[in-house]
Amino acid sequence: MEQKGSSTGKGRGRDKEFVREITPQAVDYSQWYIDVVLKTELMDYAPVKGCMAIRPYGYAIWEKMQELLNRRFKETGHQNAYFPLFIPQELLQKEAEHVEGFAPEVALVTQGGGEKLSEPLVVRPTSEAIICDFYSRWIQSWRDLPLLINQWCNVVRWEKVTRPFLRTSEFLWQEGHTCHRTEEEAEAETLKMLGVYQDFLEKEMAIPVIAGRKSERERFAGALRTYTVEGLMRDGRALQAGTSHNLGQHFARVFDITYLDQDDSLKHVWQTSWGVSTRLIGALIMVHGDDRGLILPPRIAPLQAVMVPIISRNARDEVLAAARRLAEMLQGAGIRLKLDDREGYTPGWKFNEWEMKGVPLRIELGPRDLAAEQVVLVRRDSGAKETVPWAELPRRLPLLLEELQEDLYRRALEYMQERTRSGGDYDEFLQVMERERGFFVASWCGREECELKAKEESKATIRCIPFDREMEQKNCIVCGRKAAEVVYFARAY
RNA sequence: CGGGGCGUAGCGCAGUUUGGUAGCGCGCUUGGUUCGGGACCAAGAGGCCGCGGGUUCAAAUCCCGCCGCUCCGACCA
Repeated sequence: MEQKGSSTGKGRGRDKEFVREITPQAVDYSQWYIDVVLKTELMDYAPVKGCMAIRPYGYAIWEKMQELLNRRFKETGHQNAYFPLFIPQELLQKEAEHVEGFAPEVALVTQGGGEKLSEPLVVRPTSEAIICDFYSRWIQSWRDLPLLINQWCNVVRWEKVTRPFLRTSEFLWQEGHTCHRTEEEAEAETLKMLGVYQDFLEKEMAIPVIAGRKSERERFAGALRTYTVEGLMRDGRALQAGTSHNLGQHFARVFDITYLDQDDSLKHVWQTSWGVSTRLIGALIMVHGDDRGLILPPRIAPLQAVMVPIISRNARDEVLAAARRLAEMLQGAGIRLKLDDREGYTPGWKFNEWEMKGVPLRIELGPRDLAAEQVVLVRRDSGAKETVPWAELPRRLPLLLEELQEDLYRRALEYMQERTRSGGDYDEFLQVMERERGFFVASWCGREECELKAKEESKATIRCIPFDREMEQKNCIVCGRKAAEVVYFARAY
């Protein structure tokens, strides 16, 4: 791990206790992750396996994501709507490949009101089926197109192995479902929304991603083509951060979604669907976090700064009054700032608490600062301190937050680049996947046989076929035949 | 679904080998002194010992069954 154990970081004895609270990444990355989500109060386990409560601090992050994504969805012409939780089983079964893909993990309701239902209801694992059923009635004319709708909802997938945020039986997400007149328009929409995800991830979440197409094997059940953005976590494993599907006319045909075109002929629509989920909270944790806990990028952080007053017997009221005045002023200037004026906790305790929770900036105000009309600013990511006069704060704070945001992105990008190998033969590929992991860029013949062989022997899968990467080698890394594509391999969550 | 680990106070654990009616640290409550990197003192509150059955005068402890969590492997956002 790049981040050193906190016990060696600053040479303070107290850090030992800290290590006991959150398992260091280098000791056990999975345990570190669990410790972080529980101790920072992002979630709590539910009595039902694979389910969880998203606690206020975690939900605040989700709300921030929703806000920033909604803005983008609306800018690209989409409207929000809501569709039902229950899907008649018969509807889900219409698209053969779709049902095959999802049947193993659906929850089925067979009873209601104390009586056996005449037809079982599926709890939506995704909403293509129910939405297509509506769309077949809503769309009549070419004038009804394009239809651009998104919904925010929960979905249920009966997963065998679960992990908070990354893979839960129930999760929150958004799913966009659009209909278009032409294949080209649908393809353009699919790629546009993938671009929206990439932009959101990189600009707001400070998470660099590789964008590309999924291999045939990894394609969404029922889709023509699936596109993806893939991030790299700090343990070298990849995470599918968002997907965008060109559904072609597969669903339109079985659900009979047709429109009368200008040339007086009846045509099937071309569809897309795309989604991101609360899994992104997991990505946020794993891309930026360190041994002390979360590090939240300022644009997505529910709290961008926390002000800790340091009071002493003789300067108590004065310090608190100045802190309140400053806090109000900065909140008024649009900074998401909390004044932590709780009594009974020492400043050191508060420092550690907010560091663990990943608040990007800390503002200290004590008797010495009061006299000099200044504060001490401390960055969560680097620990760097600076003193800033009160009058400068409204200017300095936004700048510093922006710098921090950029630094987090740059740090994550550098990590991803360092952990992206290209070239090398199959043996080297196997070794990399066994040891340091990360991305391995290689040429591939395009045959599923090789994809499966690589997976079996390395546990790595083809994460995506990137849009903008030149093929460096002429032959498939697995079989040595003439290569058709360049692909990113990685072990994935 | 296969393999390992763990279920005792909110959290972390001891107690289980050898049965005798539950303890420690942190946290929590109240009062006081403190406050520039996890403060201190005092007094308190808090337990179906995962669930069900069995053995026994007596079970956290022994036996049988089940459930849950977690980690590692095959599927998914």
